[in-house]
Amino acid sequence: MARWQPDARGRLERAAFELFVEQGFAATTVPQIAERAGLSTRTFFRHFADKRDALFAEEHAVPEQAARIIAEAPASLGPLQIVVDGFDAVAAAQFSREKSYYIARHRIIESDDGLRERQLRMPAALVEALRTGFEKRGSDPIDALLAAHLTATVFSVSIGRWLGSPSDEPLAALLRDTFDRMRRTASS
Amino acid sequence: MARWQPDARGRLERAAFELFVEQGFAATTVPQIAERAGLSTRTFFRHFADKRDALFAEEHAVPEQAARIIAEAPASLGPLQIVVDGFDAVAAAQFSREKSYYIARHRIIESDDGLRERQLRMPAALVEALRTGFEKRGSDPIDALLAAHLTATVFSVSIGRWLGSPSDEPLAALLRDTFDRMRRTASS
DNA sequence: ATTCTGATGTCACGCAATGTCATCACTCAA
DNA sequence: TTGAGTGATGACATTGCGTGACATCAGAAT
Repeated sequence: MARWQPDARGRLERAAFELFVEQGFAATTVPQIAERAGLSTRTFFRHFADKRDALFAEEHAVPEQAARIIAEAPASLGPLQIVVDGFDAVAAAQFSREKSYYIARHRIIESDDGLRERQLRMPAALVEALRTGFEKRGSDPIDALLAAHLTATVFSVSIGRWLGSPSDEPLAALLRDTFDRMRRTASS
Repeated sequence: MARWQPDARGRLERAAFELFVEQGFAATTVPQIAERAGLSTRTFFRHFADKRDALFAEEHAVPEQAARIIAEAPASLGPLQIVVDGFDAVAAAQFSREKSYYIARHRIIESDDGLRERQLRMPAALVEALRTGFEKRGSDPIDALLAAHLTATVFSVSIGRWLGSPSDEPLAALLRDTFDRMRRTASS
């Protein structure tokens, strides 16, 4: 028999999410999270840099997948052509839970300034991953950075539309539509 | 005679900047900043929400000026036409100090994760200000949001180019050049 | 002269976050 | 079989952030 219950990190994540829903983010203390997960406060900080991080445990996957898609794309494609084709895969892989989960999570984030700020790190990391990927394919550095920003914009705006839309329009469709509108806006 | 020395907030800003340069951000404590400014620790937190904020005291001016420019623009212009015309004014008003100051500040920010994250709030606030301004002029909400993102992208990329360029190319020229390249990238 | 206002100081406190050392199960090699 | 090594956790102490509550005092308002 194992000395410790398995999946300490997952237990901390779930305990944190539950408590944030029940009491709000600000009113929840790290000792409370650790206690619900059956672990010590110190152990929480071994898995997460700070209290907010428990809500952002999965975000690293988005830039990682983006980098993979770019690296594996045919050399003939330009930056924006790659990402359009990759949207479906990202939408499927990164938003596989029930939509209600992402809505609840979004509500928590919007309730706290620190969380809103923390949320900005994912798009920034995505830009950096995309920029690096495009540069490795030979893009001019500034063009690579701009293409990365445009892509991250489409991504962020689409997620916002998806979370805000009462209908259950699939994220992949919103990504394509937002991409088209971005292009039209840029050339207007 | 005044009871207190004037410009408490400015003294705190300058003391913080000096200490960040001398010792680094992480090694500087709020009591140290307050002591150098001749004020109490409590007073520091009356002027700034946290230690990082002392480095971002002026950032609110960018979104504010952007909102003003949009509100005062001729009704005949589209979102992106407005901002291109406004770049010069923003560059002149918001980056009026010696370039070495912005470089030193940039070096401090890059040295700390918390500051890097904090820095993301300005572009986010700029997007929000632009989006609101465009919407008030009758733009479709999503088009307004996209135009706001594109504008903020041009702004962020241009500042990055300006800070990183050894030559002293004027920021306004970089803004225009980045804007043109963004358009070309979007339609590629 | 009295009241009001606004900025500051003083004190106390909870909590975040980190360093350090101990603990204990599990692994693997001798 | 045993003993050293490994890795995750617990226990404890500490520092500094950030806030609430109340007092203080100059100048403005009336």
